[in-house]
Amino acid sequence: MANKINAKYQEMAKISKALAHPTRMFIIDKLNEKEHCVCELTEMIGVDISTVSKHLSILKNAGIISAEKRSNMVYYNLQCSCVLNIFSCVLDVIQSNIDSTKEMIE
Amino acid sequence: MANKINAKYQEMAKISKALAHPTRMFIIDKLNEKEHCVCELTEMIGVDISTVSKHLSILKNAGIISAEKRSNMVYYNLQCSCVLNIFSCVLDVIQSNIDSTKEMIE
DNA sequence: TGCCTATTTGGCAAAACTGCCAAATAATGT
DNA sequence: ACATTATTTGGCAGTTTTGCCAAATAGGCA
Repeated sequence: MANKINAKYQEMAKISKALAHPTRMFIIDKLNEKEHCVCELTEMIGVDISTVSKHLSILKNAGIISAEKRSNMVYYNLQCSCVLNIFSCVLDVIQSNIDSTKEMIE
Repeated sequence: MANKINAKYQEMAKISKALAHPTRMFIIDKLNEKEHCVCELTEMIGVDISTVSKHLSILKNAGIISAEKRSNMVYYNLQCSCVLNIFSCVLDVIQSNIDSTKEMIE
């Protein structure tokens, strides 16, 4: 075990890994507007409900979203608005990439 | 193909995926201080140089870092400081998770 | 040219991730 | 208790990621 990467980076990668899927990015974007149950998200996304449930559990596990059971439905919310900052920072990086590409062409 | 997730989320996930590894998070943190060649990073990380090279190519491919060849070494730099914002946002999420856990215990 | 150092690439096996189906669990209403 | 609806869990096959080794590539220097 020669690897010297410490717990800090492990933890950071865990958060990033939780975001590293288009469906999960979509879910975060939707939960930003308002809470949603698994059913609603499944309808929007168009994959099997079990798949959506698993994506939600990954996000919950990373501490990014929280679940609240009401009646027989489970409503999900962003746990902390700070995730949205990551969201917009990622968009900044994408914009910066577009700018770099433009520069190269010109 | 019932999946309705669009290109925007694909692109965002791509960036996040590039960050989703402890070694790559470490590399970004180091490149923030100053540029480094593959050799130096390999020394710091403690894995095979080919592994480090592949991590670097993943980050480069995502437009997060840039490479400059000087003599027979390749020096890597952050392509855009905006990645650092993601970095600190991720740390915020971690801190928020810690706070939530604390609250739960009390 | 030949040698040395730095880096990248190809290939492979092990591990992790993804998405489906089926089954289990939970709450509600009959 | 039974049926219905919402959600989670287990399992499985297909795909992707990871990290090592070995080989290829590239630059500097004798």
